[in-house]
Amino acid sequence: MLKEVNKFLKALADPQRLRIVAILSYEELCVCEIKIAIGFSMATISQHLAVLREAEIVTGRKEQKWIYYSIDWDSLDKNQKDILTKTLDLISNDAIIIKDKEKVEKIKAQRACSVHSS
Amino acid sequence: MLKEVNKFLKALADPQRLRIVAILSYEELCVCEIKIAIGFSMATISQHLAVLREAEIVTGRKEQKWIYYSIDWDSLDKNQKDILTKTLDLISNDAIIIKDKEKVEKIKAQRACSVHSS
DNA sequence: TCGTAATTTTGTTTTTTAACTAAATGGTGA
DNA sequence: TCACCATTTAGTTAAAAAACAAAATTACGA
Repeated sequence: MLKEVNKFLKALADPQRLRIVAILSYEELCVCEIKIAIGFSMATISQHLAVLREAEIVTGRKEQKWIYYSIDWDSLDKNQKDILTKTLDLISNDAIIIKDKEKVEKIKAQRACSVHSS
Repeated sequence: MLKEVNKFLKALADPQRLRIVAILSYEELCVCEIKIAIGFSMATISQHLAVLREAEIVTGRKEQKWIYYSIDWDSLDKNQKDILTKTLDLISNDAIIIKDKEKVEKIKAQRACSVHSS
């Protein structure tokens, strides 16, 4: 229990993972889209996602070649949901987070055209 | 901002510091009392307290030879308070945390007698 | 079935963190 | 002032975490 809570907090206590969680709370994204939004190599992002998956904070949905990640609200209990919501609220005004979300907006717009449609 | 939130979460994302925060939420304690409650050397506890102080989660009040530490609720904003409260709630049923608090009870009882009275 | 693209895993390096012992600091009371 | 006790700081070691490149895996589509 102490161990699980610690794992949950540790998963959130990293700037890159906070950024990933913030954009996923905004829109479900695949690894290569997260890469576009926040930088870093896909391998690094994949590892961060593994940490978040282990902590049951995010979940992946397979669609064609891609795995779309999103926040796994259902797996979180009330307290965890609240902690996550308030954490997202705390960082929502940060310049980096705002920029990340703008990039996600662009990705969404491009999706409508061609990028991920065969 | 992202940096501060990360520092706050990182300070909480450690099992020993969670134990310290839990007992301090229960009773203000000096370093040597925390040592009795959770073990580890005083130097280690002092370092954990420094991390928690940096994150403005705990504060110290000097009294005679001792510095009594407690949760610095006033320095936390609403979201941080909520996150801390819910984190404490999440771990409150853990066997280790319950045991720690029992030890704190004993320390309080002894205080009434002699230990810290000259 | 084969090649390609998305993702994960492996192996490696660098950095950070947690713990300890020992030494330094700082305040109390004799 | 001096010795003592609580606490912090320094110095060290071991373990964990974050990043990358390269290799392995997986799943479509031709």
